[in-house]
Amino acid sequence: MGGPAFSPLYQQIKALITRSLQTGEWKPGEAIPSEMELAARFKVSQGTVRKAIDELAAENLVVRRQGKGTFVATHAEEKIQYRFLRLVPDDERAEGRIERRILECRRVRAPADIARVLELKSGDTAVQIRRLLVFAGQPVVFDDIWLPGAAFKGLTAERLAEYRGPLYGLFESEFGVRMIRAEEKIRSVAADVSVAALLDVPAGMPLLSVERLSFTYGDKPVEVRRGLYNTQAHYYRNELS
Amino acid sequence: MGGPAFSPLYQQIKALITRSLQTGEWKPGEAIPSEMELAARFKVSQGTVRKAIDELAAENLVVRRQGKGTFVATHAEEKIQYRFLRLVPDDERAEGRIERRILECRRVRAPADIARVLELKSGDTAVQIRRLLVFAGQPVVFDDIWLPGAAFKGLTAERLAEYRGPLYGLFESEFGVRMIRAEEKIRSVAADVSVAALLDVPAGMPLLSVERLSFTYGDKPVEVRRGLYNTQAHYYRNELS
DNA sequence: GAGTGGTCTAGACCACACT
DNA sequence: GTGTGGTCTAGACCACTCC
Repeated sequence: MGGPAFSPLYQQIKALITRSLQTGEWKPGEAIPSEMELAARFKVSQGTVRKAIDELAAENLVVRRQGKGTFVATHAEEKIQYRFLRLVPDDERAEGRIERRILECRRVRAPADIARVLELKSGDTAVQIRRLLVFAGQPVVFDDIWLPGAAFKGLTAERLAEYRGPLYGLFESEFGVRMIRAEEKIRSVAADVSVAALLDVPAGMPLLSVERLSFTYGDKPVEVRRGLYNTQAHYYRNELS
Repeated sequence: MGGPAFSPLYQQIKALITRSLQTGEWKPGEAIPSEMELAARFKVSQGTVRKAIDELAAENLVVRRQGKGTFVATHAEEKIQYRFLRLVPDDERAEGRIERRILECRRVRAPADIARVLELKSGDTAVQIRRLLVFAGQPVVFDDIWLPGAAFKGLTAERLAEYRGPLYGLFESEFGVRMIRAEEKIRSVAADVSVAALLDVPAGMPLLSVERLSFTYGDKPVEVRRGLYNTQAHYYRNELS
């Protein structure tokens, strides 16, 4: 091993694997080396590698598939699409496809509050995206999204409109930014006139305000997303344990 | 082992330990036998017991403490109080104690919708509790709580008023009902006149509606809780991963 | 020092997927 | 069959808590 070390071996291995994920040695969707190979590379037993990977799997950084291998998690997979979207239709049969409508995509000086949480220097540029999520023809979510401009050069409304699937899939494949985890602050607010028009509801209608801060490797914040959800026919689902 | 078995050994061990938790062989807050003892009892290796306990710890059914033992999780502990309450003050310094005000506690025929989700027979009695949670003098949460009457005989407003600490602590110590996990459906709604008065807000104010269904061992539903949260100075916090 | 959970190893065998 | 992850074992040693 050789590195300085005051933590359990498997935690060091986990950190090494995480680093390889971060640097892109293995790309999203690809298989990482087998447990035996990694054990040989790091000169530890297979059991130690296994425990490291167990934790990475628990954190959704990798996905194990028996008989096939261990794969780098991705937001682009059909099955786990919209991993972070907790909105569920009341009528569960009405699953339906989600349509995305880009309203705006522009590069601007980051406002102070955005700059602070994204850890930008004052004057740095940010990308602002406004969009609607439309379920079965009804606009249900209005999102106001902020990204650091430096990491998302070349992101335009056209690119967004072309892309099929969740934004996080695009961020991952086109900009190499993988969203790992997020924190949400949820409140109840009244729709103002402009949002009411976009969501096709009366002004003053109670909406769910979902302010999300998303992080990539190393707990680096890379997205602020302010969502307003119409919860007349959908609800935000949460599990407590 | 001897028992019928088509699942991994450690899953069977986990089920056996869960059963002992359920029957009350070890009470909340107490230590369960050491890994070595359990391994001897079940005639498996310590590693297998360890893996079973690992999962129980991940599900918050037990808590491991190095050098001391493994303990049955409890809602009554000071440190983890209000484990299921996700409401956080905007001003993090204003942590403060939470005051509970019982408004009502009565036994009634379970309404059809409650009976259905609690899996009661039509005509079975239910306990209904209405209460406020007061943060720093301000009422912030109104809860309308429903419990199956059979499991909560002797639950009165007086007992509730006397008890210090979270309801789930009382349910656990007085009625032997441990809440293991819960599902919440969250929406944004307008305050009606009566709730507005209780929460000291104008009628029509947007409130967070949190409908919780709580489960005990064996995924048995044992509580419906309809909460209305004033999110002017607090927010509902969630972690996505 | 004795007892507990936590780490690490090495080896055996099982379940599953591809070919 | 070969290779992958998944299970199970047995034993050694470490870290922490309490006496």
